[in-house]
Amino acid sequence: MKSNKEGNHYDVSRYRTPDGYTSDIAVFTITSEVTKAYAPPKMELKLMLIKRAAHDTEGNPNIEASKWALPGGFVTPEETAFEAAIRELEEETGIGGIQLKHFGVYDRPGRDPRGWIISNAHYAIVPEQKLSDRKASDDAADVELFSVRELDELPLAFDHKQIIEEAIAHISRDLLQTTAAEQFLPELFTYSELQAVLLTVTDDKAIRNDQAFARKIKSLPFIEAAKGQKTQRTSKLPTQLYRFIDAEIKQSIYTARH
Amino acid sequence: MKSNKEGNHYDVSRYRTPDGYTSDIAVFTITSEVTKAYAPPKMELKLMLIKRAAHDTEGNPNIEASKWALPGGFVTPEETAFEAAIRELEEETGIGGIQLKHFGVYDRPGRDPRGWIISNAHYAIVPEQKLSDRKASDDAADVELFSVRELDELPLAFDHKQIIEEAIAHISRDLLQTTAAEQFLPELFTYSELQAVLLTVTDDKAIRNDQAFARKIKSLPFIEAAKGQKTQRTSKLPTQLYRFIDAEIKQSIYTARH
DNA sequence: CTAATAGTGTCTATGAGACAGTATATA
DNA sequence: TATATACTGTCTCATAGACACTATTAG
Repeated sequence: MKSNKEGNHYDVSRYRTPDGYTSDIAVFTITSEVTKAYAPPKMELKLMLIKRAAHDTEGNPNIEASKWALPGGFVTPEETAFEAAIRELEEETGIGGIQLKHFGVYDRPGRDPRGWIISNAHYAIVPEQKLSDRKASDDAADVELFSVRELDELPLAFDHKQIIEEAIAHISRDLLQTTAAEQFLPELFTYSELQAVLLTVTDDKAIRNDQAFARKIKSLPFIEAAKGQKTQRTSKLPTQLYRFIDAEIKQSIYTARH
Repeated sequence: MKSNKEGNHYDVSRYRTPDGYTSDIAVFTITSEVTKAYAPPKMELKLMLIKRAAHDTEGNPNIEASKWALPGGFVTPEETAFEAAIRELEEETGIGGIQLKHFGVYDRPGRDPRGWIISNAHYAIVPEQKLSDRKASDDAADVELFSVRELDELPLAFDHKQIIEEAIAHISRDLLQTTAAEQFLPELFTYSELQAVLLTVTDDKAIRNDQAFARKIKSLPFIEAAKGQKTQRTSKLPTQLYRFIDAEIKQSIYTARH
């Protein structure tokens, strides 16, 4: 897609071209299990996977049959891979209005036995409710949520094991270093709900400690208390609600505490 | 690259495929201008660009002729886009052994008038010496280093303006949030040399302040003083040298100071 | 000597971290 | 009343940030 120093004109037809261009989406949700009344929820980070059919519609054995895979599909020339990911997420799960983030390209030769197929990987953060709605409206035998801790033993198609590992690394980092946790929470949330989200990807002492975290949340520049707004959904004691606000976060490892 | 819930078998040939798959590389260097003896260098972040020839080898007018472009080229089916970037960087500039980082995919329809061409963008951090060696050994009329501040007025080919903007954003972030600055420095460096590198992408008060930064560097967990090793290259007073060491950096916006 | 860079001494304010204690509502 | 969660009081210690000061060497 360029000239080089010698000024050659590249004729596109002279080059071998890929056999396919796809988007895959790692759809994450945090399940919020209410263990009892007036208590913070137990939260767990889960990933949605689809089970590949044993046979295709003509009855022939399917490739990578019966393995679990990320949802996704082919990109058309009229759209970007990112747009295709949004479209496919909606087609396959009925979920719209979701934040997606591109995090990688997978193009290792041989990664797909059907040819030279390049995949763009994205992750999405979906509120649990949207996923369970969809699952209920479906036969859904082949769509399942897996805890990120139980993915190791699962048979995964293609190179999706690697893609998933890197998706988890990216979402963990984003949850801690950006305000992505916002996507998993209602607009107004308590300190213990935010804490539960963060604890799905870290065991940091300062986040685990209730008192420390309850104090800290008040001084974070990107979170503000919702004045006079309280809830009893996490405790008998009416609890302060907070919301995310827009605030530039600029940190550097050279100025932070260590 | 998947089955969907209905179990369709995708026949690759049923889909339109891209017309090309390329890698582009934003080659950054920090020029270190020694203004006078016994003083820290003036440093500036620069980007290497190549001027597209007016005509191709057969004498036909070249596409996007005479504009400036990132080095790069087509990916072959035997390699990943990342490997292609390394190969092309070496072919076009003779530079090897360089750290590359993939930072984006550019696949907007119409971005390249020659067809549906997908580009993977990478950035590289190259010590100034390696670049100037190469430039001297070449006629090099069409290879130039531009300060990132003067790129706005430059005529750039394709969507390289956007790619370059995003490359600068990525490298700025990486310099401040990872130990990428290591790539721009000799193995042993003074606090003022590290400071000069960081100041090419930030104006943070705590980094700009000499005393503050000289104190801070001693407590950074990923930098250690090289015992007894001093230099006079930045001042008449022999100055302590430091080196980067491997240390895990785990920060979160919820635990840092603000 | 001067000039320039590289530090150190010291004070203040802030906040992290730990621990104990208090507050409020439900059952 | 007991219990669980949400908070506050208070202490100690580390360090960021500011300012003044000292140290070393070439020329």
